[in-house]
Amino acid sequence: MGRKKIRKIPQETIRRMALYLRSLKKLKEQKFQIISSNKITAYLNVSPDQFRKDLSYFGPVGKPGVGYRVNNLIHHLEKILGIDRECRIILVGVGKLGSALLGYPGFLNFNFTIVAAFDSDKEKIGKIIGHVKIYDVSEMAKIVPRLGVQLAILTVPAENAQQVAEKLVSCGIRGILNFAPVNLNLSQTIRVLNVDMATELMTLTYFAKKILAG
Amino acid sequence: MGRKKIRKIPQETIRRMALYLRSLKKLKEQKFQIISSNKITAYLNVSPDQFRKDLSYFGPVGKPGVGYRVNNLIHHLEKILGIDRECRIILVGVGKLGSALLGYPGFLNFNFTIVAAFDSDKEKIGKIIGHVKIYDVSEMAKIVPRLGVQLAILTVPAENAQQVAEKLVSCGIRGILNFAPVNLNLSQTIRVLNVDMATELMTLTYFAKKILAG
DNA sequence: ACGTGTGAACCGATTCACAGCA
DNA sequence: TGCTGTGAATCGGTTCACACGT
Repeated sequence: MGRKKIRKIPQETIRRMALYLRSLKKLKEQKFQIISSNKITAYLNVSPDQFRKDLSYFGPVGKPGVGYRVNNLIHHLEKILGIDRECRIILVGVGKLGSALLGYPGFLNFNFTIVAAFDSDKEKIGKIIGHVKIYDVSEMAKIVPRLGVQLAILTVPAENAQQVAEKLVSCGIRGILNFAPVNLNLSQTIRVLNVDMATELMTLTYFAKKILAG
Repeated sequence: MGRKKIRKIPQETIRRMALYLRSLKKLKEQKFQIISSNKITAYLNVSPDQFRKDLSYFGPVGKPGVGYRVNNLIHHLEKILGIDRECRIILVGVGKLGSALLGYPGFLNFNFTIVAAFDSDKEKIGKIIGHVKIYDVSEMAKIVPRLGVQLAILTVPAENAQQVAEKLVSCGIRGILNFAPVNLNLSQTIRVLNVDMATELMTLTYFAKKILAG
């Protein structure tokens, strides 16, 4: 339980941890048992130094002169990230994107389960998409606290996003993966990660041009 | 044309530029004509200083004591980002997520148009989703160069992503928005932005926990 | 000798503070 | 006075270099 040293851990370190975990699971499938920082980062655009530094925030886990036991490291990372047991999430906004995500299989590999979806369209309520039942948004306050869910995926139209997000917070949600193209203004204690396709494309356009220009 | 000073511009600055642009378009709809760095950043989790610093990389554009002309600034940012004229993109992999993106309306606001989609499933080829026609991946080499496209959205299964990405590069694609949960290894001259839902959720889980723990 | 773990040095990004213009 | 633009100072993250365990 005791945190070794009180050091601030960069957000990028956490993001990379998730990346390492993804790679390790693949390496495990390929029957690797022991791996070095060099090997694991070879295809990751991350330096071995960076990898070891990232791990060092949470204390030693490898064997000097040997490397890391793959199973060990997977478990270690899962524990750090908090996904060593089932993580229940909800999704709000069952439009095209929301529906697609309800059927996304990649979540399961990492212990994530979407346990309920919400929408305001009466047509959709009661239906099941990808094993997930759709409820009326107005029932969120009743249902969400019961489910013991901490995270929500937000795929509602931009104009409703702020309002729905506030409602989610009042239901006890602590983290939001926001696909709506607006900046959510919520308490600092709520973590928001934004995924905005248009923004990403603009960034890409800039760099694609720049490389061309030299 | 002449770049004012040769300074390195942080990637985060570019990402924020896209954010500013999104906000400005909303402010324009609300009939704002002049705006200060304070006003525009009020709801963006960005400091006014940061905003002005970001802009400063590309030379003066506001009026001291007054602020920024909204129209002016929009045009300025569009030019910087390279989206002041139509940007044609393609999408590869018309699964659930790919289909959802083909119908995503948010792209048009920023001059992005998906001009073609590709898949290997014979069932899908020839169909039209959201005004976009689906072609056989094997025709990419023929079609893509003709279209004059620089960017691609990659929504194929993880196991095909690397191979398809390489093909895209050989067709002249310079930037890839990658939704497949793998790290693509391509020439350094190709820009890749990864969007991995599972990774994002893991990061969220960590921080949601951490806040709780204090 | 090999590979991890980590303090120290370095580098880049953010924040500060203020000069200058409307 | 109000607000921009920007060099200077600060802060934080990455890289380096090496001590230590195997």
